[in-house]
Amino acid sequence: MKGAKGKGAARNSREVLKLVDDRKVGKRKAVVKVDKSSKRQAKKPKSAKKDPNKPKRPPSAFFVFLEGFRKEYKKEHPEVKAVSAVGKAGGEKWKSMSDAEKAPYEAKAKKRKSDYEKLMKAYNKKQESMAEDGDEESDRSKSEVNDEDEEDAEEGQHEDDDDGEEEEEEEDEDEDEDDD
DNA sequence: ACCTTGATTGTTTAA
DNA sequence: TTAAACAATCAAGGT
Repeated sequence: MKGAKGKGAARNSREVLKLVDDRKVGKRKAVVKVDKSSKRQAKKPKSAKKDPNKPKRPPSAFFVFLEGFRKEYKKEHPEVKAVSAVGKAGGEKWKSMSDAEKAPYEAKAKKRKSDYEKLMKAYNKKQESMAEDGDEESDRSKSEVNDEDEEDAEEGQHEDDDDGEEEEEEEDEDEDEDDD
């Protein structure tokens, strides 16, 4: 995936614009390192360590859809073992689906993201504890560190929006479609 | 590596 | 310095 950038990297600027318009863009870190590069192109140093404890990225709506689609596709095409075939077929169908159809998957993806953020919070906490401080105070009684903290998915999801239903279905096709 | 889209992050540029 | 535009990475699935 890191090596294949020239394929999916070409995104329409208009698409991004719409995304930016919908989401809040100014919530990132915006480090701005100003490299002496001529144009825009400066990959990160890639010094990320492989931490098995670090939670993976949450699946997007499309991936959530794929999870079920793969199973179905496999059932329909048990002889096809190439993942690429399922990817193509899934992508095609995904494009064919309407926003209303994607809605449940997006809702699921949203929940997944919430869990991911929670896991990351715990993960960061652990990392913080792991960090050894050369300068330590005399207080050491709180050096207790939980090993399995990330897996601790307690009940207590925050349902701010109307969605978040796992067992309840909801027919909501009130979205305004914008065809061009 | 293949193959898909989405989401997020990172970098560069304009004001 | 900040917002905006763009670029790149990465998530799963089986061989």
